[in-house]
Amino acid sequence: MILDSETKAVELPDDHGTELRLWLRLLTCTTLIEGEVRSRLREKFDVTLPRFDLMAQLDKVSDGMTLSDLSKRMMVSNGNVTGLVERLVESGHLDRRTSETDRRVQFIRLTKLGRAEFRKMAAEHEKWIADIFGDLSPKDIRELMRLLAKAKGSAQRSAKARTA
Amino acid sequence: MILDSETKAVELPDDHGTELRLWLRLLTCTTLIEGEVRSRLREKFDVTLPRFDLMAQLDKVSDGMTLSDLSKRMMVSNGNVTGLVERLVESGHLDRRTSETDRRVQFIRLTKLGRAEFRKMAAEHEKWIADIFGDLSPKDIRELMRLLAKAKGSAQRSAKARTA
DNA sequence: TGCAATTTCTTTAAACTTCAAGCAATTGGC
DNA sequence: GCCAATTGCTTGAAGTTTAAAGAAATTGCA
Repeated sequence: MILDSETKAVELPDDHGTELRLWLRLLTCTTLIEGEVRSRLREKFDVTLPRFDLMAQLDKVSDGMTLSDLSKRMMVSNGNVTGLVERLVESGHLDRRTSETDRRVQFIRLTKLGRAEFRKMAAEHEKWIADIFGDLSPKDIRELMRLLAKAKGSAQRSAKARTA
Repeated sequence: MILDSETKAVELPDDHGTELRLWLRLLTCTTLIEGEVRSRLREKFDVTLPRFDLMAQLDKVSDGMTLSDLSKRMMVSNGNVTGLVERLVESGHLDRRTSETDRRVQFIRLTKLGRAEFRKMAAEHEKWIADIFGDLSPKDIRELMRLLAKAKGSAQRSAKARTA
């Protein structure tokens, strides 16, 4: 243990252990929950998590969304979305329509079937999440929301600085 | 807005919106950081995140680990680890040795090369993480650690209840 | 207008991932 | 000892994911 002149514990100048442990805990937590949600979606609805996530994005809007929008919101690559959408159109959950003003653009929508199935899944999903976080008090949740917002901002700042 | 008899805002009995928003924020945060780490690992070391994660597990021990151990610690499937290890043995980063007491078991170790390369990457990685969380105060970090531990416990409780 | 830059999307290859099935080896109860 | 159950790992199929390259369309600027 290193002590400063007033006999208080201090960190080594380059010790970033606490941040690393925080990151590992964040990752563990997310992986755990994600795995749980993935299992339940497969088990109860025979749907994969990526498909559910994509439909969740589309359910937020009534008039459709482009592939690029989806890609940005889901934080996955463009090509990834292309394949996912293709399979969901194939299964009758989505609907694609080429823009009339820009022929590169495709507007993607949930079909009636897609929206109905998604709503059913989403209702269950919300209950699962509530149960998964069931031990947290409202205050815990507020605090976590606040701190995660701060962490997100910090990460964005760092990412931006690297790319710049 | 719904008010109770003492004119205090209350939630609908089945409104789990706050938990859902918390989950989405947690996921966004993790995805963002994971993507950033992935990019940097590829850019600076031309290594993938799963390979780095696997080596990180092995670096913690001196005498090797079985595939099952790796699978549990990384929270990924058994088959997944089989493939990852195969490629890392191929590239000379890992070393496999069959157990003498149980011929099903393989002990996996970092080779000298593997450990050296990992240590170099890990040092950089730790700095990246410190920068990514750079806007958080020590108190923020402590609080996040605490709340995430609580969330993890809650998720484990929920997962266990489902499987039971 | 002309055309370089940008944007949108698709395609490809390689890697990663899960799940389920299967094989080989060990264990535990009888 | 016998053998059913379990454990450790691999395999195969389907799907997800990224990165990189490319095709098609639009935009913006000289």
